[in-house]
Parts: sequence; C-alpha cells; structure tokens
Amino acid sequence: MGETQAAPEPWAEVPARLRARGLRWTPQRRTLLAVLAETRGHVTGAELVERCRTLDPATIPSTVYRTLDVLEDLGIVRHAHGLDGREEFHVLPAADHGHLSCSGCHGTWDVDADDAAALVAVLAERRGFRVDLSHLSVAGLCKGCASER
Amino acid sequence: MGETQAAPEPWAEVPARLRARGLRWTPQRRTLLAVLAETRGHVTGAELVERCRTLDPATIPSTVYRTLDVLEDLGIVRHAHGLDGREEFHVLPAADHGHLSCSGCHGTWDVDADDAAALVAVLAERRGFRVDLSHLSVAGLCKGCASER
DNA sequence: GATGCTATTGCAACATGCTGCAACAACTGC
DNA sequence: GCAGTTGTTGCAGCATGTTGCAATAGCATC
Ligand SMILES: [Mn+2]
Ligand SMILES: [Mn+2]
Ligand SMILES: [Zn+2]
Ligand SMILES: [Zn+2]
Repeated sequence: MGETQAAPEPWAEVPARLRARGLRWTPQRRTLLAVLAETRGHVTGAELVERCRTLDPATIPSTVYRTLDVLEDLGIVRHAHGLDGREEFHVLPAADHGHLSCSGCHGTWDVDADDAAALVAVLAERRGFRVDLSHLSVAGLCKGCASER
Repeated sequence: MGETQAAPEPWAEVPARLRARGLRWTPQRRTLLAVLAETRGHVTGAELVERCRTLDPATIPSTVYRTLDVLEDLGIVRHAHGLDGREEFHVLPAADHGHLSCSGCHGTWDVDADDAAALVAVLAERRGFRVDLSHLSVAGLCKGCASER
C-alpha cells in the first residue's frame, strides 16, 4: 500500500518494541493497535473491545484488557477513571494532562500541567510524592452547573 | 476519651431525616447504619456488604448500594475511587479531604483542604469550576517508591 | 525450515456494581 | 387500628473488568 505516513507513526515501531522485551506480536494485538491508530482522545475499555470486534468478531475482552496493560507499560496509552470509576484510555497523549469532569452535566475538560503545577509542587514538597498527572481525575461542578444551585 | 463530643451521634437522627424527605426507615437500612456506626475511615462497598451479612446473612448487595446512594445524598457518607476505580466510602468525614495513593506500595494518605487549596483555587479562577475535594483521588509514587527507581 | 521455550490466548469463573420490574411493606391520614 | 400511596426490596440480568489454567502459537536458535 503506497500510503505516505505524514508523521513518524509510533505504531510501526510497536512490534519491535514488544520483541525487544521478549514479548510477542500477535494477531489480537495487531487488531487492537489498528483500532488505537484510528482513535483520538479518550475511549473506555469497553468501547475499544467493541471496536476490535468490528475488525475481528472473535475478539475476547480479557485479551484486549491484557494488551492494554502491556501498551500502558510501553507508554502507548494511559488511563484514568471517569466519575463512576470506569477506565478511560488516552491514546498517545500529546501532552501529559489530567481530567476534569462535572458531576452535573458530565462535561469533561483537560487539566494541563500548568493547572496542576501547584498541587504537584505541594505534594512533592510536603511529602516527596510524585503525582501521576495522567491518572488524575478531578470531579466537581462546572461553572454553569454550579450557578444553577 | 476526654475529648469533647461536639455533635451528638448523627445516627439517631437518620430515621427522622429520611422520613422528612418522604423516604423510609427499613430493617435493611437499619443494618447498614449499624455497620457504618462501627466503621472508621475508608471502606469499600464490597466490604460494607460483607459486614452487613454478618449482621443479616440475607443482605442483598443492590440494596446496600442503593442505600449508600441515599446516605451520600444526606451527607452521611462520601465516596472516592481507589487506584483501580473501585469505590471507597468515607464515613462521617470529620474534615473534608481528598485521597492520595501510591501505585508502588498501595499506601494511602489524606489530602487535606490546605494541600488541595492551590488546585481548587486555580480551577475556580480559570474556569469557575468547583472541585469536590472528597471525591478527589491522586495517584503516583510515594517518597519511598519514587526513590527506588 | 524444524525445534523448544514461554508468552499469549481462550475460556470459565469471579468481583464489583447498576438497573428494570413486580411484589412488598413503611408511613400517612382517617 | 386500617387502607392507600408509593418508596423499597429481592431477584435476575447486564456491564465492566480481572484472574487461573490448560492449550496454543510466536520467535529465537539452530
Ligand atoms: Mn465517583
Ligand atoms: Mn487506575
Ligand atoms: Zn456541568
Ligand atoms: Zn509507595
């Protein structure tokens, strides 16, 4: 396929990165990677399973979740948790960021490194704690929903 | 126990507070309240179901979870989510606080209002967002685990 | 290209919750 | 006390993952 790859797609390197760790490149992983390559922003695990099934109806959920664990180790995806605790994956996050969600309207926004800087600094100074920003998910009421009360 | 009990046990008032809202005081709710009255700190939902079963083996999980929802409305309990997204309830939180957990050793600590003040202020100023501190749960590496790498 | 090591898969079972619905039972008002 | 209203319960089924285990199949090596 004479496709021109605009950016240095990291997807092409995944098989080699897996093998370098003694891991394997399987058809099931190929399917998930194909799905992820077309995904932007945040997706739930269940959604990824569903999309894999459109490529390969024989997709097994546990295989997808286990592969997501591996990919998270490689830094290809990151996850946080929505208001209900459900996993939300972020594919190839351009910039590290946390998540903000409104329990009133269920809107979501990103918390960039700058927004979180103060909290990160406080916890680092006071406890030597290193915050995982990508896993951070802050709940509350957005401007609109807060004024409604 | 020379400590002054500022407020009388709130448990005694629960039946009345329920009825005031048109809700009901049932044996199942009595059981859960009995469990909560003996609980300090954080507990998972599953743990509460288990403890209810020791008082009443006929306890049904969905009833417990639905009652927890009601009690959260009343402000008797609050919940956040652990690293894995599982619910963790806090009974009668003395002071509003968030949660800090280490993904290395699974240790947990409280994030008090002062620790979180900077983040809360930033989100309020920049977006008019009102943070729900009790639902906040920050992940990362504690001092010990961070230095191990 | 065949071989062997072992990572990975598929499957079944389990864990933790949530939801729809019909039967039941607190409470209110008489 | 009794009846009616309607909030609750129990139950079955679903949603989202996780885990143990035996069978399978990558892939490094020859
Ligand atoms: Mn929540
Ligand atoms: Mn997590
Ligand atoms: Zn909102
Ligand atoms: Zn730690």
